[in-house]
Amino acid sequence: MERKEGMKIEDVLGNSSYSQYMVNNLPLQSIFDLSSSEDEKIRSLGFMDLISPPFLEMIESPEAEPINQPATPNYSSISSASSEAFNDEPVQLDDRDENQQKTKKQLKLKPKKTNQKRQRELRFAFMTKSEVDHLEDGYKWRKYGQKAVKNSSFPRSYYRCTTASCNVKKRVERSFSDPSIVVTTYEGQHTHPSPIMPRPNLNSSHLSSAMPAAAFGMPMQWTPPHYHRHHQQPFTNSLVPLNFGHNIGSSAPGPSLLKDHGLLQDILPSHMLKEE
DNA sequence: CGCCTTTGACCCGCGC
DNA sequence: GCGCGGGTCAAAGGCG
Repeated sequence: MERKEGMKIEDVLGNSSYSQYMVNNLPLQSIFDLSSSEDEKIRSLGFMDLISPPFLEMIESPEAEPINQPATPNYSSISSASSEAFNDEPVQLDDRDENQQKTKKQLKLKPKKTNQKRQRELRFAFMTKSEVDHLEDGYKWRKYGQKAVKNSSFPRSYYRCTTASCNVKKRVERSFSDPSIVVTTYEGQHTHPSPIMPRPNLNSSHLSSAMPAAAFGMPMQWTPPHYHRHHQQPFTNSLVPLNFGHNIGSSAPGPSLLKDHGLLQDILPSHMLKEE
């Protein structure tokens, strides 16, 4: 009852308005905070198909402690990702982001909200062991705000994609329980290719499958110089998604993980699975 | 000069 | 209704 097998990001952060999960030793299905409705599920999978699985990976240094997880073995890769809410339906656009922005712009001209339910854009978070807050991910971001977070001594930073037609946002904050962990939450989808992303055919076919993730704005295998400058160690050299399941499973005695493979198959695009 | 960060103010939703 | 917390705006300043 006390502690679940998995650790929600909110556990790490100390708070959160949505549920995201670390894939520490938790069943993979928890990664996706799917609603119970099949519809949601389908949409989620569709999304996965679009952007490639949001599998992010965090590499801890060997001596690093497992995140907030006493039972966690000393594996060095922890990932977390979760998607939530898809704005498939125009009716359910995120009125927090879209509407709010507009209403803000127009000031109090529209105190009345539409009766549409508030819904966030699709978003997911992942954790990265990093010394720098703002991880390079191939996109250009402009910081537009920073707020202190309750229950955390670390502020949360808000970034927006600088591309005009793209209103992808991301939030960056440090883990409340482990300051060495940076939790990045992406919201929305990029409507454009990465402006500074190298060609997909960098050096292996792996990358091609990683590109969709990049298109979504997630950090990935590609590591700009900054990474090394700042002692970041966000990703492995192998393709992220698969380590996600396998690494964890292989090194974590946690009984729950190994069983997740089945779900992985649901989550991972077929080409991903083939890679292994 | 243009772009970015900083930062205080403001707005909104939610719980009490 | 009020206060709190989260999210955003926008002016000001910094930097290349």
